[in-house]
Amino acid sequence: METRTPRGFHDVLPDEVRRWQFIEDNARRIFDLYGFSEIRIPVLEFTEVFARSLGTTTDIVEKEMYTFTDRDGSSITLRPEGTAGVVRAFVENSMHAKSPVSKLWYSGMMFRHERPQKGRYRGFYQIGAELLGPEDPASDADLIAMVWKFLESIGLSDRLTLEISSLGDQRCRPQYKEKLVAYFKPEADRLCPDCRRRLGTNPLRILDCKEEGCRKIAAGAPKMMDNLCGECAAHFGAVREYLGSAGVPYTINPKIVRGLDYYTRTVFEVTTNELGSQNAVAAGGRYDGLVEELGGPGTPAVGFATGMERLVLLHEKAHPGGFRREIKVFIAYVGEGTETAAFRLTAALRERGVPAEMEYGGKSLKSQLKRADKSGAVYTFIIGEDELSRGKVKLRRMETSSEEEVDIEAAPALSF
RNA sequence: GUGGGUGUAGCUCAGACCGGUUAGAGCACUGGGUUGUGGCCCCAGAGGUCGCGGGUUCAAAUCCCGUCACUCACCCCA
Repeated sequence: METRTPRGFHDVLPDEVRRWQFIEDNARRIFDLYGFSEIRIPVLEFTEVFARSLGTTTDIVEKEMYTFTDRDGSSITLRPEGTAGVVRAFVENSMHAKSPVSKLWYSGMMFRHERPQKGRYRGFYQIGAELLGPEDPASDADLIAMVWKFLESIGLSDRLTLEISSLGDQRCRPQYKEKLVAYFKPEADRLCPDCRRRLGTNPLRILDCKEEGCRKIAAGAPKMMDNLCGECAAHFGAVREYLGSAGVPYTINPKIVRGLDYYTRTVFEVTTNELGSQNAVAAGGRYDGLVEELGGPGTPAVGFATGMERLVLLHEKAHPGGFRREIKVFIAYVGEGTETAAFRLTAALRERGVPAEMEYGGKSLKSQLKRADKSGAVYTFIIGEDELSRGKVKLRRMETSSEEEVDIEAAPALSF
């Protein structure tokens, strides 16, 4: 048998998990502060849910989904992102009827069949949030502010850049796209092969090309920002104002392109230059048409998602060390009948809420103390035959090596 | 899907260009130095299909071919 994970999947080992928990704890705390509730949804959906949501011509749907046929013949897909499933749950449970605004967050593993590289996996964790109901620009700004607060809370904001833009809506975006294609068409043979392809599939991406030649041509291209319809322009202006008043530092990047079809109006990205080429740690935007697309009542919404592995990678660079599990008290024992006493003392300590760990099997006292040391214990109880016969145990303070005898009955009640 | 780099002990890596005894180091682990006392130090020990398969050769970790994996980048994205 193959004793390894499939390509692109990875284990998160205990030492690392502490850091994950730190990030997750802060996410939970900040989201709660902003009035978001957690929702838990399946890791798989009918394929249709993703195909309709993300757009049938997007890379994710075309070539990156883990899709299989269920026993009854239906097509099932492991979720490549979180929004589609949350919106499906929103519609299926008629959440619109329960409240004019739903604030939901989720976390869990997503699946995309991509070629792995630094910060990019086939099975990866995302934390995300969706704010459904309001169309008001204050909701865009509130969500973005929450993302920023979260990143601040884990000590990363000084290494991150927040960029925002507007993609327009059903009215102005198609017009802009045409304008863009009309601009690039005559230059097609001077574009790189990728961009010639993009001209047909996703002309907005040409603006983002890294090729020098394409960048020169793109520099003179019409900008979405200048082609927003009146309502979209007003919306974007208001979002900026709210962000400013919330003290969220952002820059405008008109070249932001999203890979999913459902985005409208506000889009944003949080990036770093410390993670190689996978530089986006969080991204999101408004998707006013998606709820209706999935069969619900017309409901505007904004949302975002962040990649846990990327956050963890960055957090490791920013704040190395400091996430080891530590036990408060270690219980060592040596001699006849001491193991039972150790077992009871350990249990009694835990009963009082003191994190305690005991030796199993009784090696030399030396090796027990070594283990105590490694466990990070502040105190070690040493139970020896002599002391035990007098109803005593030794309490060793690890840092100073000082020891004193205490009554074994009173030991669990000491203040640690 | 396309390109580059790398696979030697649990981890980080020497050894490879120039084939030649039992393949090394540091860290980690175990035991001892201390018949019941951690960290520092000293001594000892355990741990390896040199990714896998084939080829060349008297002889391959080392040279050749293939293959797999990992990794970085492109594409795309969190």
